[in-house]
Amino acid sequence: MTAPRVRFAPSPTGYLHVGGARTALFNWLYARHTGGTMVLRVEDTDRERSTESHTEVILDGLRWLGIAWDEGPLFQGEYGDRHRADAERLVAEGKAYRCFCTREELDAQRAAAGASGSAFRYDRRCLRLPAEEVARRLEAGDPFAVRFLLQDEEIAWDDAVHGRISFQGRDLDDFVILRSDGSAIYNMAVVSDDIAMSITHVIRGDDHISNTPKQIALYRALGHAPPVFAHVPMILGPDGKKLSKRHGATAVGDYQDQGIMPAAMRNFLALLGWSPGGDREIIPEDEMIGLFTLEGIQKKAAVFDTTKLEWMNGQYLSALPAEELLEPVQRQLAIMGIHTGGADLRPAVDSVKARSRTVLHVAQQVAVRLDPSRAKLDAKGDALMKKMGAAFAANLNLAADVLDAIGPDEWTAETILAVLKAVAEEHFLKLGDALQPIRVALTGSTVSEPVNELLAIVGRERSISHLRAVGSRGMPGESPA
RNA sequence: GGCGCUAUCGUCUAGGGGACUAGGACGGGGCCCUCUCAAGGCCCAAACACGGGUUCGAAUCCCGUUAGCGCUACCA
Repeated sequence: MTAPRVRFAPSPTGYLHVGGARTALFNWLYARHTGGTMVLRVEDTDRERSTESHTEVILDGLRWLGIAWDEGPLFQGEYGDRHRADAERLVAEGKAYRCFCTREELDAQRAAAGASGSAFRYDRRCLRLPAEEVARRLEAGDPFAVRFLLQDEEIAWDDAVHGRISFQGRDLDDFVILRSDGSAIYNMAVVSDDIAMSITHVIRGDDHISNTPKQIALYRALGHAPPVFAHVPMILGPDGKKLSKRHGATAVGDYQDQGIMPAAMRNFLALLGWSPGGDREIIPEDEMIGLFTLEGIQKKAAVFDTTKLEWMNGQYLSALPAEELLEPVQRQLAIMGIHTGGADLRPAVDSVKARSRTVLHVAQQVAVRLDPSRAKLDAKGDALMKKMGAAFAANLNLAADVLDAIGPDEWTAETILAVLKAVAEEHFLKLGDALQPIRVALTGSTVSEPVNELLAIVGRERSISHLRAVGSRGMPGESPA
C-alpha cells in the first residue's frame, strides 16, 4: 500500500477555530505517523464569505501550532474548470441531468412537501422533460442547474472511527452539483479535488457524515474508489452546545493572545477526542506521532475545558527552559507597552514560570520584577498590611537596613536568606513576619517565589530603595487607613 | 418531521465478557512539605442513562426506550 495522502480543507470564512485546528492536528498526526503527505487546500468557493485575510489568519494559526503541511496551500477556486468538466461528464453519461426549476419553484415544492409532513426530495420533474423541450430551453438560453441522478441503493462505508455507517439512496435526493452559473457545489468540488489530489484518507468533522453518502455516490459515478473516511467528533462548549462565539474564546489566535504555548495547545487538543490508551497526559510531540492512530479517536463529542488547558499550559511553562519563553514573554510585554531593551529576562522568567499558568501571567510578574513600583496591591496583600499595622513598615525598614549592609558582590539568594534569618532571630520575629512584608512591598501580593530569591532577582539597589519607599510612604495602591 | 451519529465521575478519558469493591487526569475538599504560593507527596467525595435479552458471568455483545447532537440549500 502506498503512503497515505490526507488533506485539511478549511474554508476562509472565519478564523481558525479550535475544532478546525484539532481536525488539522489529527490529519497532521496521521500523515506523520504513517509517513504520508498532508495537503492544505483552502476551500474558497464561497465568494461571498471568503476573504484573503481569513486565509492568512488560518495559515498563521496552523504555523503557530506547528502543523506543517507538505503540499499547498492549494486554492479550490482555481479548479473550477475541472469541477465543471467532471459534472458535465456525468451529464453526458446520463448520471446527472439538467434542472430548469427556479429557486421560487423549488421553494414552492419544498413548502408543499413540508405541509404533507414528509421530507422534501426533488421529484425529478426535469429528468422527465422530453429531449426536444430540453433542447428548446437550452436554445432559448434558460438557466439550469445540474442535479446528480441518485440511484436507490445502499451506500455504506466502514468509517475509521465509527465503524460501518449506512444510508439508503431513497432517503437522499438528487442534489445539485453545478449551479446555474456553472460553478460547482461543495460536494462536487470536494470529490473532484480529492480525486485529482489522490487523497486516500479523509479526516474531517462529524458534521460531514451526512455529506459522505453523496460523495461516495459521486466517486462511484466518476469511476473512482472512495477514500477511507474518518469522522472525528465535534467540540462542544461547557453547556454541551456546539462551540461558538458566545462561549468566549474559540479561535486559536485568542489562546495565543492569552499566553497559551503552542505545544500545550497541541497536547490538549490531541487529547480532546483522542487517547493513546492508558493514563498518558503530557505527551511530547514525537511520542504523540508514534502513538497516533485513527482507532484511538473517540466517537463522542467532547467539551472544551479551558481550566484543564491552563493546567496543561502551566505544566509546559514549568518544564520549558526560560530561553524558549523569552520570545512569547517579550511579545506579551510589548502588548503591555513595556520594552525591556537589552535586559536579560531569563532569571526573572525562570523564577516566576513555575507559579504561572499562562505566558501573560509570566509577563506580568516579570514586569514587576523589573520595576517593583508596577506592583498592584491585591486583596490579600492589603489584608496583611492591615493586620500587621505599624509592624509592617517597621519590619520593612529593619529589613532594608540589614539588606543594605550586604555588599553588591554578596547579593545572592543564599546570603540574603542568611541575613534575613539572623535578623528575624535577633528581633524575635517569626521568619514569615519578617519576609511577608518584603514580599508584599515588592509584588503587592502575598504570593511569589521565595523572598530571598525574589530579592536576588529584583536586584540590590531597586529592592532596597523600593522597600524604603514603601516603609515610609506606604504602597502605591494601598487603601486609605 | 425524515435520515444519521452518540451515551463511563461536573469535565477529558482508561476499559474491547471474568484481572472492576470501574483506573488516571483536570476541577473540588483535607493533610504533609513550607517564609507565601505553585510544584510535589498522601488521602477523600464523584460515573457505567434506562429496560430487556445473550452468557455460568456483562461497563464491555444484541435489541428497544430515552436524551443529546448533526444534516435535511443552486452554503461550506
